[in-house]
Amino acid sequence: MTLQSRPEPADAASLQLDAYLPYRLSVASNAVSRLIARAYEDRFGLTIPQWRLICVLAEDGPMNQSALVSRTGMDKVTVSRAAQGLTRRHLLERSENDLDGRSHVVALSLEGVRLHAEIAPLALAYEAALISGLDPHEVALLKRLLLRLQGAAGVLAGETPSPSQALA
Amino acid sequence: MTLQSRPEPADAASLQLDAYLPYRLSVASNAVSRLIARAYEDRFGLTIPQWRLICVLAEDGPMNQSALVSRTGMDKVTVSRAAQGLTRRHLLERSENDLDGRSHVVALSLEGVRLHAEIAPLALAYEAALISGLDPHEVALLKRLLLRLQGAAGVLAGETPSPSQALA
DNA sequence: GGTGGATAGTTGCATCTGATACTATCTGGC
DNA sequence: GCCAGATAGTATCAGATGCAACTATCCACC
Repeated sequence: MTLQSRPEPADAASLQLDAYLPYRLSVASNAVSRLIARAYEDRFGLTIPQWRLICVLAEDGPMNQSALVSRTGMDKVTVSRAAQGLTRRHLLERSENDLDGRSHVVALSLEGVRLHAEIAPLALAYEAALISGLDPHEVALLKRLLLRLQGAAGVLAGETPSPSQALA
Repeated sequence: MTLQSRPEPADAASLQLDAYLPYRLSVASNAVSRLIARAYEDRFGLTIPQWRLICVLAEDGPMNQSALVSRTGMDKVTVSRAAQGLTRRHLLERSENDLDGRSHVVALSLEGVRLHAEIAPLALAYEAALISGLDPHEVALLKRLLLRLQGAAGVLAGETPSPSQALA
């Protein structure tokens, strides 16, 4: 029980970590990310950012790094390092010469395409295993809610230094 | 599963990063965590692990570090460092003498209790801002689904090296 | 046609994180 | 009692991360 004889204030009492959404979100995400990251790392030597680049390039075709940044939401440093690692392994090809001398167009190499085709079913299998037993309806709602949360966090971080305005 | 059966695999085509649950989960969690972490860091000089320890100790009263580990799911190293930092700031008190000489009982100091009471409303305000506009029903479902995902990830990580068994 | 400011990308640095190894202590079987 | 193994916690090291500073290039405007 509590050390202090005095009970907690009502405000504090209504905060229960287990029911606190940011906590639940972080713990669930860490568990899933750790699982996925280990799978990609162990089997293919890929980091999560590297795998994301492969996915986006396989989906949308070649683009430069800043496009990858806005597409994935990752930091430009993260994208840069992931692209370097993939280029070193010849999974990416970078055409340096361009109509813009600053940017390089990044594209999957043939080997990169092959790797993506090999990993994609595994990725889908992991997702299927994670949501097995869930109503597809619920999964769709989950994804929608996650998008909402992400948007709300962005608004709160970018526009209001404190949540008081959003609460008003 | 069909790995290389087709040159242009339908499997790979059906993997869209934006609709991939682990991706959505990670992006949403990172956005929310960054928001919350910055708030605690800027205003109170607390890290997320430190804040979690404060919450748990305020909720459940004194305990030793291994209890904090199992309660929060964080690494024991993370807990150790968070406790050290909080002890240095006199927000925690550690009674070294115990019936078990290895463990120290960790408890919130009075100042720690005060800080918790001060931060808790802010934490709740952030949560309220994040879920504003959402049906409470949906929020409850979201938390339940997050728990399910966390559990499924734990099972997949701890018991099955590949998701194939869970798919069977 | 040169100059200021914006943009693409890299590097450096400081921090966080987690795995491993280590010390200290406890527990159970002999 | 004593030793093997388990447990609590800390220290050490490697890797990931993100911010800030930097270089190089492009664009707009005078």
